[in-house]
Amino acid sequence: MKMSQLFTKTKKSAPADAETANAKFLQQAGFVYQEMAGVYSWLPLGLRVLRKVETIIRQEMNAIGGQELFLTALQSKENWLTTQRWDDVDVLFKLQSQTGKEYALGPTAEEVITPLVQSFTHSYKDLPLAVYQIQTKFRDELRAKSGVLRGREFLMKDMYSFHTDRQNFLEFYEKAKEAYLRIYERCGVSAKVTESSGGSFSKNPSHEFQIETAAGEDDLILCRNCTFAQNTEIATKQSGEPCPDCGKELAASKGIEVGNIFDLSSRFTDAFGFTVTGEEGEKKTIYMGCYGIGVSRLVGSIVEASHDERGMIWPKSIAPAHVHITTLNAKDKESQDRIMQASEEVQEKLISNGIEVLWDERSNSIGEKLADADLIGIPLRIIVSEKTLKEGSVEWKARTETESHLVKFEDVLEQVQSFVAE
RNA sequence: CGGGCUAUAGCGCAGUUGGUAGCGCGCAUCGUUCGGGACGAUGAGGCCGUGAGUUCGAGUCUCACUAGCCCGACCA
Repeated sequence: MKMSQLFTKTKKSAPADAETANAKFLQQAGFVYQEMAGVYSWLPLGLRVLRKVETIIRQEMNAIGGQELFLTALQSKENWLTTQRWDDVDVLFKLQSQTGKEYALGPTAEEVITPLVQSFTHSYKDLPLAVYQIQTKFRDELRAKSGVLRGREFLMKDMYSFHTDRQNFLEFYEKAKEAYLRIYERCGVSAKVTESSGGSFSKNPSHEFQIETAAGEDDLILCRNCTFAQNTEIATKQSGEPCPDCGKELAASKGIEVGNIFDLSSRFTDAFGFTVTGEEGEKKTIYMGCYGIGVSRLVGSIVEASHDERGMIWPKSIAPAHVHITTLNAKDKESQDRIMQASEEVQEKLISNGIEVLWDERSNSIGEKLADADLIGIPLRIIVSEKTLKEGSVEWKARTETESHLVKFEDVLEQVQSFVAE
């Protein structure tokens, strides 16, 4: 990908009203474009990140047996009346056709998936079943805020599981919890599991996945030494107390919820009269679990968790590219041609070996190009210039490092491959 | 939804006691530069958020509305 061909441009300054890091940098670097409060378009660089996160999520959902599908965002009012949520869910966007017929714009998909699965599932032998989708969701939030962290339209992965017995549900629930932790780890962030405030006083399990960040909305008591964390809404521990798991001192902090899993029991299957025939010919109640990840929110949270004053610092697994090649300008046309040619050779060698490259071959001034590389935050920056060419080398600097060093042309591919694989 | 702040060129902003629109960046053309957003010259670009009102005259004063951001409440 050549920088000169990228239709988006970085901006010298972030939007004046952006306060959180994700709002600032995602817009300044041209990863997203704000259409309205809480509504963002995803642009080429941002979309690459979003797609990589989606891929990781797909892999982990498939690994626990999830089947991917894609549901409608436009939902029938009738189904929402059936579950008695039409008037109760205040974030529900309602819209009207030209004939006055009313619809819901999906904030979640129980009303769609339950009757859908019902139409295919008649025997206990058809269960358990887990289906998921990655789809745009709509919520009429009274206050959208913090860039892509809380939007009115956002991308979400939602999975629903169906079981004829509780034990089987609980086992799947645990598998989903582990899959979630793998997803966050693979995305380069560490998430902590907390019990949800809603689930704590009932028997139904319910958990949230929190990334620690000042931009978060939830108050947490957590241990920075181990995985222990509690939402202060239901916390039994306080900051300063020893961690019940490891004994280290607990701290008060903020977190952003990047996922939740919960037990729906038979709340929705009952509403739709969804049962299956059991071994004895009896009607069996169906238990549901629901498992959500805000995909666009997760991307924003990763920016919150990983940036410095110059820009974003993408984890390798989800960066818009593996390598950012910056070709500097030379004194004369002849050396410029040589540098461009050398850069192109490096680029082609990397690309043909499956390495993703963003090549800044623009004639812009050095300072601008280096600032852009920092802002965009690709994990590895390679500079090709007259100086490095003289040494038969490129300059190598990881986004997380302050010092650079030279790497010989013939060693670049191998070193990039091991850098990416790390 | 309550409270606060804001709205002037693509972006960031200035605009005095009310007198008819400016700066920086970016953009276009040319030239000089080239290891941290370099410089010079020329040029294009405005319904001053929208609508009413006060006034001889409104970017400026008044009111209403709309939009964005922040705090709070809310977040099935």
